[in-house]
Amino acid sequence: VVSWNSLITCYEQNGPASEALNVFKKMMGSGLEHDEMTLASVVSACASLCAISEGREIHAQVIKFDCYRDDIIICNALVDMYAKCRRINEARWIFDRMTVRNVVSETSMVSGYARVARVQSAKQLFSEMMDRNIVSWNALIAGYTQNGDNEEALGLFLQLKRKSAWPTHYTFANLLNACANLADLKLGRQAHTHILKHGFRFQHGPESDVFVGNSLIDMYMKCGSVVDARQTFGNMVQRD
RNA sequence: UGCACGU
Repeated sequence: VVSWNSLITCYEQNGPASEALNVFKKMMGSGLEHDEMTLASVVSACASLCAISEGREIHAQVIKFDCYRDDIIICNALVDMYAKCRRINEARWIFDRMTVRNVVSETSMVSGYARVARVQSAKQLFSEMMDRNIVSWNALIAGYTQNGDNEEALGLFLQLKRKSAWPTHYTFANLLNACANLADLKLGRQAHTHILKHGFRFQHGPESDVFVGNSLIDMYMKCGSVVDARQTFGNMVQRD
């Protein structure tokens, strides 16, 4: 079971996620029992594929084996799946009925609300959260930029800094995205300087620099500065 | 061996 689970998780995280579902079907065909780790990964695969009907089948299994009903990770995965498939009301239904919730459940709901343009609901949920980590902040900031509230997104970033939550490359990509949408070159340059000051704090491997670099290029292009974009491109250690 | 955020 551990080998199957590892394989499913690997496909779910590195793609193609559809292969995670295929492996799961094979696993079931081989007469093995799934455990809570299998289901959490498979539900997460359904979420990235928006495979709502497959997801519902797994949901039915979870209800059938009711030992999984109180597994917070499985419930979180289900909430996230419905939220990603824009079934925010179904996500909320599970969320409301969970015996224990944590920052992951709440963050899934925040980004789910943002996805269907219910920014107010996202904001309210965020403000009621018991604890917020950097991922929750990132989710709400992304929600604002996705819905065109770029000033709000920038404001949140400033708040985040005051709260001394440490930004990640997701945070910076969102920040640059807001600058790009505003097409404000001066602001974008400020953001760039700010990011360079934090540069040495990246702890997520060399990958993160590619993400931030791409966002910088995108931002400069949208702000109309090909020169800055080219220079950033030239300075990047890695490109994709 | 399992869940949440950006281009």
